[in-house]
Amino acid sequence: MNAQFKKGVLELIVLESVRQKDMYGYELVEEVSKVVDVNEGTIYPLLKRLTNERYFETYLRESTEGPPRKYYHLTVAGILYRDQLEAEWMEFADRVGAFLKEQKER
Amino acid sequence: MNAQFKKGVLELIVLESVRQKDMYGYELVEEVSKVVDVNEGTIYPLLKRLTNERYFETYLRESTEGPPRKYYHLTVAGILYRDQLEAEWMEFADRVGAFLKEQKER
DNA sequence: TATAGTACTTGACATTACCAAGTAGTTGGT
DNA sequence: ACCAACTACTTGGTAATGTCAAGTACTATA
Repeated sequence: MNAQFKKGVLELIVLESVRQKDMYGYELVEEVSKVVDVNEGTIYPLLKRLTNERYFETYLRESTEGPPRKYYHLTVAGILYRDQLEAEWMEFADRVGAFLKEQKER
Repeated sequence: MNAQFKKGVLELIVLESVRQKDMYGYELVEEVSKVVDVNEGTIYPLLKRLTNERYFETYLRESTEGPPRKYYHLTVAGILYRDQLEAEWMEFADRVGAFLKEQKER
């Protein structure tokens, strides 16, 4: 898969995943991987960035299956940002799709 | 518009534009701008890169409206690459779209 | 106690888009 | 003849984000 396509979109996928329910990093890697290939070294820095930007709050919970998990919870600002990002993505994808379709019809 | 979304997609838009007919850089900037915001400093280096990779061949033609224009023509390799890139984009956009839709239905 | 699976972190790197500035040819008005 | 505006291309520095690789550490299980 073209690695460049992911730029910016991973952020939306992560935000949308966490919107459904609080998740921890490792879980997110697996969840996001169902949609697009991604590895830990991409997700963890992204989570840190989104947390620094106050779109996520975090808390720790112990696990019976390994070390404690850091859970991410979407803030109000995060919800707004997610909504905006989704709208932008939709518009962008639509525009590109329409362009490709239009060219094809020539 | 989220600048990150464009990564990789501009390449597809440029390839697809030139597939229709040979075009010169300045013309492409205007053509691509109809689909997504973009400026010269993005398009010209992209054209150079795609030419280095043998997806484009170039030739010069004089213009009555300014300096000579460097036209870009898609090579056979360019056509194949374009086809592949389009397929990858379609798949990617579909996957993301399906994910967002699925989440929404929960 | 060794191994596998879970969980997170970090640093060096690659790619690609943006911004700004510069060079240069052509046309049209004064 | 000169200047402004438009056409056309180039380049250098920067920003943003994803990849790779390696490392740390906890838990369960054979």
